[in-house]
Amino acid sequence: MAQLPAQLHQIENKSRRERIIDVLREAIVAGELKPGQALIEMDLATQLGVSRAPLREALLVLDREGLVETLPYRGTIVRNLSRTDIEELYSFRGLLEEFSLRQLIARDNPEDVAQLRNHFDAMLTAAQAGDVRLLNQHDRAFHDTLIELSGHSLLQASWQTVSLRVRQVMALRNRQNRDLTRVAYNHIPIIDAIAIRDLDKAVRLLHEHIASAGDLLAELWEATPNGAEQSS
Amino acid sequence: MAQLPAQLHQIENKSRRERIIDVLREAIVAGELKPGQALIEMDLATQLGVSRAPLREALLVLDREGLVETLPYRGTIVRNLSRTDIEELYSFRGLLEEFSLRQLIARDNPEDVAQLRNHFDAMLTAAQAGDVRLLNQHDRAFHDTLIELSGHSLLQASWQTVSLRVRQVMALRNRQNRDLTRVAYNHIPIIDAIAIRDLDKAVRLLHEHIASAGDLLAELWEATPNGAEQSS
DNA sequence: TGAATGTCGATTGTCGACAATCGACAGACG
DNA sequence: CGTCTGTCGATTGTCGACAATCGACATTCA
Repeated sequence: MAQLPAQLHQIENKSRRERIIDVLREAIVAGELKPGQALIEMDLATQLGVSRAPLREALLVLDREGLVETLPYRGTIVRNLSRTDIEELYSFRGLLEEFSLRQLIARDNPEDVAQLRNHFDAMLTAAQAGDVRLLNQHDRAFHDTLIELSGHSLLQASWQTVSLRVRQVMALRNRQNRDLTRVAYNHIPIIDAIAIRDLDKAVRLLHEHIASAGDLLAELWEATPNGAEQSS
Repeated sequence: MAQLPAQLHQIENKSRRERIIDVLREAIVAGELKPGQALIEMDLATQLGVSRAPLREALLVLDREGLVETLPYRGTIVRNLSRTDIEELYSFRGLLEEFSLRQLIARDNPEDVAQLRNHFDAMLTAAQAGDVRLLNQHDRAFHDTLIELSGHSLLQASWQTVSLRVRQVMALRNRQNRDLTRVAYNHIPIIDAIAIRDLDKAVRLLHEHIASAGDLLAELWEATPNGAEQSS
């Protein structure tokens, strides 16, 4: 097989269903489609330029991921988020990250720590530049990496769903505008604890990190009705 | 609204899709459909007397649950189980049960312990009667209850999937024929530890309980090729 | 008047037919 | 003879049309 002179990109090869999933999921977790919003199959199909078959399959997947809710013969809506949902989301998230953390420390691979530190550096740079979007992106990357480094595929699959819903919560309650560099620096002690293999400390710090965000969001949720337009 | 004289049962009201899911899922976790087995949409549709639309949606759900594997334009097969899969399955299972256990002990509700003990009694009766099937059923009920008592819906959803796949592994490696009453009695120390709220002990016992089963299965898996017919 | 029942529009659930894509094999070309 | 290319059957992916079911409203009858 002769090598081609220039490296070409792989062309987009996903099925229609997968692309629909991506589009809708992104719209939901970005908060563009708000909780309670009705998702009418024919309307969506027309708007996206596809038929109902792949669209229905996409909605089914999102339903199983917990992003939408379907009542038989009634319709599909973007799932409403209760305070309990958020609390469960964050407690479960903590569980998954702690598990990964334990595996990581047990493996004791310096490469792991380096990778986490890279994401921290990127966060810090973004924070100093005042780029919230980029900061959040690297924040996600940090936690995603933590999970990926476990090498546990079942854990990763579970994380995927949880992580998306966390993104959604943050998007709907955006801009609590804390000091950006402080957010970034929050991650240092965790990395350090991993580096010196202090399991208990790392676990404790991680849970504090997660819980503080979760509690804050849950309280905010209570304060204002919810993220939906409440179009009743 | 006048009360009817006799209590009538709710009639089966599931969509075709849901019933297909139930049938296929049960066949897979019971080991009737073996790993590697090809699932051809038209054949299944004909056999079940439905069209491909709801069947495809059912396969999609099973795919996301990790029970089958679909390659675009190639087909769907019952997912193969590697040794790694089994190890992940059991470690993840341990994680979920430990989490539930912690919540349970934190709540400290005597009713919880009573419920677990009921399942244990049923297990013991089944064991003494030599009814393996019934024993396994109540064993599952015990662990299902443990999860349910947490009242954590996200945990329950996650458990659902894991639990099914564990059932599948056991079905494919059935009859290791250990002493039945001993299996049942295994659960007593755990219940006792919960009753006296000894968290560490309960967690340790639970993990031993789960890990011993998981390791045993993983080893057996290695010994014999795998559960599939290897029809190559 | 008001509770039970019939009707209607909207939306989802299901179906059969057609299009797209795959791996395997046959054939052309050097 | 080996490699690449074109064709073929099988299977999945997508489509438009029809059937089933829902809540809301209108209607009936005491």
